[in-house]
Amino acid sequence: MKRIKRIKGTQDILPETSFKWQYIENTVRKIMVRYGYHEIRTPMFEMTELFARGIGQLTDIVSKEMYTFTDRSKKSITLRPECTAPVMRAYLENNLGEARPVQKLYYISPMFRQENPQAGRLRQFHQFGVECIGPSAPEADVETILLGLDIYQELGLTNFTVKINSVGDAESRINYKARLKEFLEPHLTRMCHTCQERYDSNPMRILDCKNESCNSILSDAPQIIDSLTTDAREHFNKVLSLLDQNEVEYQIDHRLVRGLDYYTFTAYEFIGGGLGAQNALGGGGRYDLLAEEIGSKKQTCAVGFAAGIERLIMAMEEENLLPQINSGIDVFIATFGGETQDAGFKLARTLRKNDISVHTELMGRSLKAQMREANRSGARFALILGEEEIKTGRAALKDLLQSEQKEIALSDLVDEILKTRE
RNA sequence: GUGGGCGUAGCUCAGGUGGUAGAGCGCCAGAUUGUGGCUCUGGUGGCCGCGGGUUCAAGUCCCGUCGCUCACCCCA
Repeated sequence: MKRIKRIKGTQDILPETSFKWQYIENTVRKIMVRYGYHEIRTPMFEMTELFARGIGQLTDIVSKEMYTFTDRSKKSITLRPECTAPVMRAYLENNLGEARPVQKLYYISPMFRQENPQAGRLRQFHQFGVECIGPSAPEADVETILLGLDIYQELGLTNFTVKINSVGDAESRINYKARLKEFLEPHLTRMCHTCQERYDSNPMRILDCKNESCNSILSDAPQIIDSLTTDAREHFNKVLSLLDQNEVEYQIDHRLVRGLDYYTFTAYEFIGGGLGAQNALGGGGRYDLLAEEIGSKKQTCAVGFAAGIERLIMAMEEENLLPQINSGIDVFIATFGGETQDAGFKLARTLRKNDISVHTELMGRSLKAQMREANRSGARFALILGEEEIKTGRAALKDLLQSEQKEIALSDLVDEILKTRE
């Protein structure tokens, strides 16, 4: 029989790695609380239509990367490729906007995209992200950026930059698309295939192209900043001004348009160093049009970002910022089988009820092997419990760190172990 | 979807020109008959990804296939 293997692009997160994940997740939650964000958990799958309409039919995600299947009732279901549309759906469905005008929500959860895996790209990957729903003010945009920066800083990351741009409101974009197309038209024959198609379907995405010949043409292309309406211009200026006031270093990137259809006004990315070809740690922006795309009657302003945890781990590994696993074991109880084993087993339970972490022998091995196991488990102490010890109520407690051993009354054990915690 | 690289012990990897497998680490045991880490000694462990072909003989050559990995498109 052939061994069954995991699905391409998925990962088993083993104990020494899950420890690192916990460290990151704890830090993320801590900073979220500081900024007044609350966790929201939405289902792992949604109606396909949510993403088709919310993210945009022409985006790469929807057109070729979604895990879509038909369930037994013939509904088209999709494993979520991102979480902004689901959060907005939940916000609308639960009338959170009626409860209060500002909802600040965050999530930490797996996403799914059927792409060919490579460094920093998986089919099941994990993101943390925030959605600030309600406010149209540029302060909200900046707050999300600062929040992201604080998480990276708290984790000790230094090798990264912030890129920012404005893609304007609907009117700005109509203006800009016209100017861009006018500029590109004479060069069209020299551009790559996809860009020629984008010229009609979604010209702003051409700015994303990394093809060399397209690139050289684009260096002289008009910039969207010059096509912004007064509102959009003012919004962007205020965002930049707030970033300056808060001493955030950033780069304006006129070619930053981002892949998803729902962005308006501010678009930004956190770019990491030393990550290989996939160097975006996270990205986000404002998306005032999304709510209406998925069926809301009134406009709902919102801004947020999503950040990849696998890429964050890669970046942190690069800078050696991740903690080593700490077993947290206080004591290993070594016994000699038979009655001593039963007594040790019961003692373990008593200690555990007293908030002490205990490891016991489950293989019936020799004392020597048990001591080796105790050492390997990372336990601070080993308690050696034989027949004599059970009779006298006193046992040998060995401090594995100091390599010192003393005899101790079993009744004093809890206090003795807790003492070393301080 | 496309292209490159790689599949040999639990892990990392050696194995000119074909002669049916090795190291380091790990694991187990002993030196120390009730004491870990260090040291020494010994041991366990492999349909050499899978299928076919060439050959007296294939880990090695040829064909196919699957898997992993990096990259392109794009994204986290």
